[in-house]
Amino acid sequence: MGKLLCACDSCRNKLCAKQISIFSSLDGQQLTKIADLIIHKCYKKGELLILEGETMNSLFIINKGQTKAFRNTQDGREQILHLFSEGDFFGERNLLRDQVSNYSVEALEETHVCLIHKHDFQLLVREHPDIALKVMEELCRRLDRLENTVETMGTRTVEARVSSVLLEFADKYGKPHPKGIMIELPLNREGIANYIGLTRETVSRKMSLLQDEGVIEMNGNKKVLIVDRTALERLAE
Amino acid sequence: MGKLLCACDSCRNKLCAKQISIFSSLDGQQLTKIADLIIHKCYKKGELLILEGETMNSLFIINKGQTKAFRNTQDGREQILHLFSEGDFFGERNLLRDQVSNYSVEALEETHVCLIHKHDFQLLVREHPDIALKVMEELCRRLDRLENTVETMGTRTVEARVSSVLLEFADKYGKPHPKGIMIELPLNREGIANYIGLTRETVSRKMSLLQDEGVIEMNGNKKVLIVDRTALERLAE
DNA sequence: CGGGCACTTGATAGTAATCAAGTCCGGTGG
DNA sequence: CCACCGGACTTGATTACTATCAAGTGCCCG
Repeated sequence: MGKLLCACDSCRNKLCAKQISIFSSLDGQQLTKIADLIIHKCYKKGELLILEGETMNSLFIINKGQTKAFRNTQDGREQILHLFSEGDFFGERNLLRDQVSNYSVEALEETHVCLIHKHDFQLLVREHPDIALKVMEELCRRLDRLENTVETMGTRTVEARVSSVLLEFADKYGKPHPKGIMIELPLNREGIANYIGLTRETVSRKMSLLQDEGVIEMNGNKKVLIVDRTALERLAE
Repeated sequence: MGKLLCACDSCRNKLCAKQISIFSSLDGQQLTKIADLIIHKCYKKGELLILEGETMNSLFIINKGQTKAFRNTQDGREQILHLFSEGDFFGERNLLRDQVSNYSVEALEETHVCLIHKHDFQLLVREHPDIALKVMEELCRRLDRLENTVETMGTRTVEARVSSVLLEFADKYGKPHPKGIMIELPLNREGIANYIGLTRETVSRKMSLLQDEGVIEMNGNKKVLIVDRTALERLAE
C-alpha cells in the first residue's frame, strides 16, 4: 500500500536532504538534523500519493521516480496540471494554511519520496528563512510554466501545442543522440492529451504528421527522437 | 507618462503600507520605515506599467485601480494571464533572480501603485521572514487560480468557461443587488475572450444565450446582473 | 443629434471530437 | 523460439462546434 519505509542507500546515509534544492543553503550538521525529521515512503506505479480533497499534513519531496498531479472532471475527463520528478516537491499549499489538496498525485513509475511534517517544516522555515526564498523561487518557476500553459492552450493551434509539449519533454527528459534528442516519454498518448487538453486521437494524428514531416521519429510507443528541433520550435510558436 | 508621483491622502499619511497584506505582520513603526522606502506612481487607463521582456527592479503593489497582465502572441492575439486589483502585487519574479518580465501589465483604469526597490525588498524579507511567508501564500493562491484556469481551458465546454469567468468576477467584483449580484465588468468582450481563450463573437453569443435562459441580465455593455447563481454554477461544471 | 466604436447576429468554412475499425507492440505461455 | 493475446495506438468517416468573415445594431459621448 505504499506505506512501507524505504531503506535506500541515500536515505540510510542521511544524505537525501542534501539533494533537495530547497535545503541547499544548509550545512552538513543542519542537514543531518533534517534527515532525522524525514520519513521515507515508496509508491508503485499507479499508486496514489495524494487524493484530491484529502487533508494533508506533510510536504512531499521526490527522491526518485516521477508523478503526475491531476484533477478529474465530472464527465470523467482528466486534466494533468503538473509533472513532478526527482528533486521536486508538492503539498506546499497545505503547509501554510489548513487546506485540502486541490489535486490528486499518482506515481508514473516506482517513486520514493521524503515526507516532512507540516509542523517540522514551519519550524525549519522560521529558523532558516533562506528555505522560504528557495520555495518562493520554485513556486515562481511553477507559475511561469502554468502561464506558458495557459498561453499555449488559449492562443496556439493544436499542432503548436503538441510541438510545445515535445519541446518541454526534450528539455526535461531528453538525452543526446547521434541523430538529435531522444525522449523517453513520461506519459502515454492519453496522458499527453490530458496534459494539453486534447483527445488521444488528435495527439496521435499530430505526432504522425510531425513524423511524416521528418521533424520527429517515433520509436515504439514510449520513445520519440527529435530530429529537427528548430522546426519543432518554429511550429510551437 | 505615468511617471508623476502621486500625493493621495493614504500615501501622505504613510498608511498605504498598512493596507498591503504582505506587510500585515508588521507594527506601526516598521510600517513607517517601509513607507519611506516606497515610491508612488500613477498610471492612466491604457498605460503600460511593465512591458514584456523588460528588466525590472521593483515590486509593484496596487494601491488603487486595476491592471491586466498579458502576453502578445506572434499572430497578434493576446492572452490575459492575471487581473490585479487593490492590494495585489506583481513583479515578484524579478526580486529573487535577475529576470526579465514574462508579461506586460496595463492599467485598466486610473491606477496608483507603490513601488519597492528590489534591494529594499530583499533586506526587508531577511529582517521579517513573515513577509516571505505572506508572499508564498499569495503565490499559492495565484497557482490555485491558474490551475483552475488550465483545467477549465483544457476540459470544459465553452459555455462552462464563460460561466466560470462570470462567477470569478462575481466573487471578486460583485455587489449585492435586489435581484442577485451586480458585476461591473473589468474587461470588455474582447478582454473576456482573451482571458479565457475564445473570440469576442463567441463570448458575445454565449452571454446572449445565458441572458435568454434567464441566468444573467446584461445592463449596457459593462454591467452584468447574475440572476441565478446556482444555474451558473451548474453550467460552469 | 450625430458619429464612432463596441457589441450582436448571421452565414460559412475549417478543425477537432467522436464513433468505429483496424494495426502494432510487448508480454505470456506453449 | 514462436504463436497468441490484449492493450495501446493509429487511421478513417462523420458530426458538432467554434473561428472567421461580414453585416447590422445599439450605446455612449461629444
